[in-house]
Amino acid sequence: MDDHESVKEEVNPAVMLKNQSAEKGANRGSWTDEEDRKLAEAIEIYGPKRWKTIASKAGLKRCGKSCRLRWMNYLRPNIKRGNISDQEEDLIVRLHKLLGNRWSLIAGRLPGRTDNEIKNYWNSHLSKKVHQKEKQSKGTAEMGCSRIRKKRKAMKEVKADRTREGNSSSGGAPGDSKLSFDVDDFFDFSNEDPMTLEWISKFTEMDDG
DNA sequence: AAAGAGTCCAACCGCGACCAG
DNA sequence: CCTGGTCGCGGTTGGACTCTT
Repeated sequence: MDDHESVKEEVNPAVMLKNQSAEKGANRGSWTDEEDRKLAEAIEIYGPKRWKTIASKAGLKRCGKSCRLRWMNYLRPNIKRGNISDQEEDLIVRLHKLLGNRWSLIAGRLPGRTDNEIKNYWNSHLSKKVHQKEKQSKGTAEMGCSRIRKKRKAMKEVKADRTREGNSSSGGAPGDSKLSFDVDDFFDFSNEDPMTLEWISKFTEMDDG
């Protein structure tokens, strides 16, 4: 299974044909090595932002969105691909319990992994596993966990606050509100030692029953 | 060996948020 | 404040690959 990544590197001529036929000359479908190279070169010069500019400067017939996706999921340095370890798998399951389908947040806790990869891995492997497990342990009473509840409540309130106020503070600069709350920071466990992380384990284990 | 079913993953799509002018 | 451009996210799709019959 892991080997077919390398097989996929070769671009199927049929795919190429399809690519070229779509949307007024815009390339779609699988990326070629040539396109990858051009994109990487452009990003080296302009940095990983202004994707529309990058797309045109690189001479790629791709939209900025597509370039960004390719970079984020494939070309970015330090990307780990395939072979998700048991530890990583366990972490994904736990984080998914806490965060739901917040793939980018989950990916942020797994260095080198992309949200797309985790989402795919979840959909193809873990969701089934978890469903089976849940079926087995059905009937587990809901138990309290003050810390996670507090966190969830805080998130809810902030979200409600935001929608209520809209963009009332001109510019809406981050951090200038009374409730300077950053979801990403909120779930940033990177500075917590393993002991502190125990609350996640305990919480998720409680759910397992 | 061939056909059909199932699996996996790269890429696309639509939407909402953000931001500069 | 409004508007258009851009970005990022999550859901979905298409097709290559693998397994089963």
